Amino acid sequence: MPDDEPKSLVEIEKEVVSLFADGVRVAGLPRSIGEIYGLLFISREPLSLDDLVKRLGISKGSASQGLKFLRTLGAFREVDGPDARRTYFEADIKLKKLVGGFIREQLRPHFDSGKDRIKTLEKEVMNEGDAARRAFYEERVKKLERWLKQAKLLLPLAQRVLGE
Amino acid sequence: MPDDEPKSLVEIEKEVVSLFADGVRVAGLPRSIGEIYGLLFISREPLSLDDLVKRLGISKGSASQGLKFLRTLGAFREVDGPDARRTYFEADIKLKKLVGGFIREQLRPHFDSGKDRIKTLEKEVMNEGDAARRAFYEERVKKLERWLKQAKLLLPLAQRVLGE
DNA sequence: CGTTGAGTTCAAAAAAAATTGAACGATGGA
DNA sequence: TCCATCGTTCAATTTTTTTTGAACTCAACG
Repeated sequence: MPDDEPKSLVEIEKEVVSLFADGVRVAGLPRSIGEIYGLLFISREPLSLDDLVKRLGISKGSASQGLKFLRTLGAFREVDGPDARRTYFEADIKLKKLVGGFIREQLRPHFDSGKDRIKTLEKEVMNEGDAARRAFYEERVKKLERWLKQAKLLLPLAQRVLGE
Repeated sequence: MPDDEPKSLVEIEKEVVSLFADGVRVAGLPRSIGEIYGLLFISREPLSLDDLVKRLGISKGSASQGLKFLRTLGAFREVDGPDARRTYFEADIKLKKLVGGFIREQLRPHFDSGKDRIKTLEKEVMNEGDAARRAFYEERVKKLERWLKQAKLLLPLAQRVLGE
């Protein structure tokens, strides 16, 4: 059985995988997710789950979970490959798409819950007996609302700037 | 000794502290940092390190380290307070400043190291013998460079949008 | 000077997050 | 229908991150 499926990464692959592994940490994502995307990014041929496991030296569970997450972002396509039985993955390399997915799946939910919590806060503030203190709270809550609004404004802008 | 320094947080304070604690997690920062900034944000009076320890129920070490980090961002001012012996902290509530600090201290360094690593990658690619493969690598590395450039472009833009 | 106490540091402990791997469901081929 | 195996799930484990607390430095004050 000739070994036409390389097991270990070549130097360039290693560097790209490690670059992405570190890169995704900025976004608070686990290393393995960066590794998986990184290897897909630098691979000419689509890879199967098993390829990822063997070449990155991670467990099947990790690979499966990592792909599950990357799937929600729309970070890859599923394509046909040598073995009809397996699913093969090919990186989607449009930054706009990645960022869009990240915003939609990670940032928006946080923002939405933030909005609710500020709403709750507003009601709570009305119960403050001391007028001066209430005024102070009101001002701060207003500030929070403004912050959230500005942050939300930034999202579509980010998508535009990062869109090729 | 009358207890004119409240020990525990009132409801509104609790909610704001918890909101910030969760909020900073999006940026990959530890909970305690959000708690500290949150309490400063919602406090009319400046607070000492000891106030933070008592009212948030965290250790002196945590409070000191959290302040150390927030200081690099420029997230608060040091002001005089009741006890001449202590340092008192007052939140700086300009989003522009916070975001600016975060970009400068957290994002920029990552970007800079990223740039270096891509440079290394470029050199590495030149050693690839197979022409077709080299062409593929070159294209991908180009893509990485473009991504980094676009991301960098976004930073000053973010500062402007978030600036009041 | 010596004492007091504010604030920092850092090794150890605790908590949180990520990874593993075995068990499982599902699907296609024989 | 049964088998083989792909891919998922999740409890247990490992790793990483965060927090703690005791030892320390330093500055102010008597």
